[in-house]
Amino acid sequence: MTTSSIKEVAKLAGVSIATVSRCMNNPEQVAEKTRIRVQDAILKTGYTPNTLARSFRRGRTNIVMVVLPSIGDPFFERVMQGIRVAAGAKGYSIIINEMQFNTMTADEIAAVVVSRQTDGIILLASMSPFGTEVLSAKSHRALPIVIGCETISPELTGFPSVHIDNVAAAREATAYLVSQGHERIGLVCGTATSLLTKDREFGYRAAMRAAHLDIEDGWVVNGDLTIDGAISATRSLLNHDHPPSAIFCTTDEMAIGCLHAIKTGGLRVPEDVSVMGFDDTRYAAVADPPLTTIRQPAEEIGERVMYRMCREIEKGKDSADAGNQPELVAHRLIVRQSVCPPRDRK
Amino acid sequence: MTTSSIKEVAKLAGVSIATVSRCMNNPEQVAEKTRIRVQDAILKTGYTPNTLARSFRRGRTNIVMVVLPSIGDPFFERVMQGIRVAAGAKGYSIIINEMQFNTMTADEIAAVVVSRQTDGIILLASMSPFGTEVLSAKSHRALPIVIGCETISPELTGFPSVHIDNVAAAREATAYLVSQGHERIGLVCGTATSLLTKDREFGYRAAMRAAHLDIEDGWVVNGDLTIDGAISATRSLLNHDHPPSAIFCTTDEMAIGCLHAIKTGGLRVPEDVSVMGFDDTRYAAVADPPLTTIRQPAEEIGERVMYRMCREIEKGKDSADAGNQPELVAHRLIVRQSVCPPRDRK
DNA sequence: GACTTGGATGTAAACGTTTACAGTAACGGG
DNA sequence: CCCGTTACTGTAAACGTTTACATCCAAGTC
Repeated sequence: MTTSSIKEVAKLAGVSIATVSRCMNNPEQVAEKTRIRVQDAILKTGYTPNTLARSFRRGRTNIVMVVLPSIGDPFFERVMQGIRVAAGAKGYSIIINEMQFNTMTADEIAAVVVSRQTDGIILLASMSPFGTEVLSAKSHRALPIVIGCETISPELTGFPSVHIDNVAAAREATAYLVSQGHERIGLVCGTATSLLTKDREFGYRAAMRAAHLDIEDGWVVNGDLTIDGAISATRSLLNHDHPPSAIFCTTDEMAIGCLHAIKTGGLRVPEDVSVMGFDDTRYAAVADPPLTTIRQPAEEIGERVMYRMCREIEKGKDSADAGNQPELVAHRLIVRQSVCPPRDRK
Repeated sequence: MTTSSIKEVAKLAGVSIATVSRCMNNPEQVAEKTRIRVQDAILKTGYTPNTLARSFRRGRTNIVMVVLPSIGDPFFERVMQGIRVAAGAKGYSIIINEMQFNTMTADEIAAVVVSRQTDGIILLASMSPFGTEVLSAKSHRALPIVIGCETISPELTGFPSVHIDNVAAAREATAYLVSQGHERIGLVCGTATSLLTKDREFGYRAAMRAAHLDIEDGWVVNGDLTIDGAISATRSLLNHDHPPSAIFCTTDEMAIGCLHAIKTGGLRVPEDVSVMGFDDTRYAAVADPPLTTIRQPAEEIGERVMYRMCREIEKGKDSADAGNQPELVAHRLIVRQSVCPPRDRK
C-alpha cells in the first residue's frame, strides 16, 4: 500500500492542502469544525507527514548529531542520558555518531555539516586541530557547534562549551594522593589527541610541582584510553627502578586495567600500590577494590550542552557571538578504597 | 554566506542544472570537457548537494537506524563495530537510537518508520509483543526490519535475523558448571522483556533437567540486566536456605555485580561460589577473578545483520519473503578463573 | 446600506534535486 | 546529399510540504 500524502487527506476532507498543513502546524488558525473534519480524514487515511519533505521545505530537521569517541563507553552513556532528556523536552531528535579512533574523520563530519542533515553538532570527542580546521573551513554556513566534556583547545575557542575544570580536578586528585602521604606518584594518561586527558596530565604536573615532588622519567605513561593500553602502561610503571606508590589514571576505564595489572603482578591494591581513577563510571564502585575517583556530573553536562545547543539553533545567524564563556560544572572527589597511605613511608 | 545550489554551479559552468546533476550521479553520460568544466565550477562555488532535497526526491536516505537497549553497553559496542564496517562498505550511514528502558517507545519507532527518515531498522533490542504489533500495524509500507542478537519470538517471525543459539549456549554453560561437579546452580537472569535472556533461562533449565538436578524455589532470580540489580539478586541467592555453589549470570554485566556481591559478602570466587557470565565483554577478562563466560561473535553478528539489511533494502518490495530463516552464528565457551569445582562435594 | 474589519480558507509559488523526454549536432553509410 | 544513429545536453515536471498572498464572507460600525 502506497503511503498517503497531504493531498489525499485534503480531498477526503474537502479542503485545500494548505488547510491540512495548517491543521498540523497552526491548529489555532483553522475553524473548529473543519479541524475535526480534517483530523477525521487524517485518521481514515492513516496519513503521516513525510518528514523528509517537511525538513526539506523548512530547511531544518530538528535533529542534532552528537559525536562521541565510542559507543560502549560507560561515561558517555551518562552524558547521553542528559542530552536525551533535554532533547526530548525541546522536541529534538538526536543521532549519535561514533568517532572511534579514525572511523569517522573530520571530513565526514564536515560532510554532514554541509549537507544540512542536522541542525547542529554536539562534540563530545576531541578532534585534532586539523579536524577543526576542516570543520570551520568547510562549513560556510554557521551550523551550531557545542562542545561537551572536552576542554577548550586554542583551535576551538569561540565555540560554546560545557565541562568540568579538568585541570583543577586532576590537581585535586593528585593533591589527595599527596595528602595520604604519597610522594612517588605515577600517571597513566591518554593519547595526544585527547585534549581533556592532556588537561588532566597538566593538573597532575601542577599538583606535583606545588607539593615539591619530582616526577621521574618514565612515571607518566600513555595508556591510550583502553584497558589493554592501561595494563601495559601500568606494567611499565611497576617495572620502573623507582616504582610509584600511587598511580593516577586519567580515566576509570584505564584504572580498571591498572588494577588488573597490579593484581596480576602479585601486588595488592591499595596496600602495595594505590590507584586513583577519574569519571566515576558505573564500574568504579564495583571494582575490586572500589575506586577512589573524581565524579563528573555527566547527566548535567549532557543536559546543559543540549540546552545550549537549542539556544544556538534558535538564535539563528543574526546575533553576534557574545558570551561564549565555557560553562563550568562541578566535579567531586569520591573516596572509596583504592587509595591508602603508602607502606614504606620514608 | 548562503549555501550554493546546483543552479549556481550550472550558471557558472554554462550548462543546465540537469547536466550538473548528471555529473554527480552518472558522470559517464556527460562529455569529458563539460565534465571538467562542471567540476571546476563545483570547486569554485564550494557546492555540496543538499542531502535533504536529494533524499526527498529519491525517496531514500541511505540511512539505517539501529535500535539498541542502551548506549554504553560494552557488548553492543562490538556489534556496532561490525555494523559500521558493513555500512561503510555499502555506502550507508547509520544512526543509533537507544531504547533505554522505556525511553523510546515502540510508537516512537513506528513514527520513524512511517515518516520515512530511514531506509530500514535494525533491532538489537527486544521489543515487547505490544511493540511489534504497533510496528507491523503502523508501517503500511514494508520498511525492512532486521533483528540482531535477539532470539526470534513468535511475534517477530517473518523478520530476518542473525544471532547465536542462545538456548544451546546457555545449556552448554550450565553443563560446564555441572561437569565441574556443581549440583546447586543458581541463575541471575534478565527481565521479562528481554527475550534473549529468557532464552538463556530456558537453556539453563533444560540443562538442569538433563542432569537430573533440581532447581529450588528462589534459585532463579531477576537481576534486571543492571549491576545493581545483579547485586541484590546475588544477595538473595546467598541468603537462600540452600545457597547455590555456582551462579550463572545471563550477562557479563550482571556477572560483574554478582562478583562484587559475593566478595563483599565475605566469600571468595571461585573457591566458595563459582560464577559464570555471558557475552565476553571487554570487562570479563579483567574482572577479579577473570570471568568464565560464553563468547558471542559480536562483530560478525553486526556485519551480517547489516549486509542482510542491505539485501532487504535493495530487493525492494517485489520479491516474496522467502528464506527468512534466522542466520545462526557460533558461540564459544571461554574458560577463565571464575569457576572451579565446589568445595563441599557431597 | 456602504464600508471596514478580521477570520477562515484557497491559490500558487517555492524549496533543490532527479529524470523522462525532447532536441541538437556530428558523423558515417548508403 | 540524405537519413539514421549516436552522443550529448537542455526543458520541464515531479517529489510533499509550507507559506505569502489573495479571496471570500460574515459581522460590526457609522
